[in-house]
Amino acid sequence: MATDSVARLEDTGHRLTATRRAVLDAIAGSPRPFTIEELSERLPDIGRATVFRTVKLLHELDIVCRLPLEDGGVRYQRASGEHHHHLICGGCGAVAEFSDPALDAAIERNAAAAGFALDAHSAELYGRCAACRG
Amino acid sequence: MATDSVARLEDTGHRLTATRRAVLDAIAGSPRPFTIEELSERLPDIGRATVFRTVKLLHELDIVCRLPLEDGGVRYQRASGEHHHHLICGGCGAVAEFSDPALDAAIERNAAAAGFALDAHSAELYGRCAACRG
DNA sequence: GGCACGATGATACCTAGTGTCAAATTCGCG
DNA sequence: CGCGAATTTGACACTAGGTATCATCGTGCC
Repeated sequence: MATDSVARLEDTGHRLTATRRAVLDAIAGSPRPFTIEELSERLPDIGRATVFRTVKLLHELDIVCRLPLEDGGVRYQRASGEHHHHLICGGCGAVAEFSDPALDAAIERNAAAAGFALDAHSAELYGRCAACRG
Repeated sequence: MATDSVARLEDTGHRLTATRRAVLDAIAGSPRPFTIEELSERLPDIGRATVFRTVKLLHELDIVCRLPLEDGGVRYQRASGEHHHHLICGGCGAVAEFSDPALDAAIERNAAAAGFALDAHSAELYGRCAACRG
């Protein structure tokens, strides 16, 4: 599990410690997007600060992605690796990913029109998934 | 200044207090997006909790809008009222607004394709404004 | 195996924001 | 105008989420 994550850690000059392995396993075993607090509870032998540091590192390496929620909170999820956007269900918390060249093109176009050199963008959609619409 | 904001406050059953007027004036006098902390410093006679409460209220009334920054921080800005998205300059902090039916259409289309009923969405673009690209 | 350096845990701290509650203000009404 | 109910305020304590410090520990390399 997560052999590519392990490789990415090593390739970027980071050490593969038992702690990081445990965090990766816990993330791999997360069926739903998780908060740091939840992850930390599942890893009682690992310090809270380390869990924060590790997830931050994994985020920098694109191994996890950050989900900004509608209420200002944040959850994390294993990253698929590809550039994508999120559809977040306010009912069950499920997250669907999608990518759409037309959407990215619209974003690029608007940045160019305003004279901006684009570094990054985020687009999050909030709603109710098919199962949660009664 | 901000007569429409005053009207919106009153129309929604909120009281127009000296404190709220002072906060509105401080916001109107902000040339750049501001943090609550900055606003609070400019209003030393107003309690910090009140500044938070007031900005939250103004946000609910669409008098100010929230700018999620790339680093996770948040700033606020007078709202233009229209639905729009933001271009945020990482150099000088300037914010440009734009709206684009094509972008919104792409968002709707993707939500529909995934079976989501859309409640809200956010799209923030991060980059460098024309002046900051040297 | 031994060493240098990165990683860890404990802890203290920080920033952004909220809950509480008594005191002060506003606004509608007479 | 003046009064009273209801809203708002400020001070304060507190929370959640996250970071800095630093001595100790574990990895990876030779």
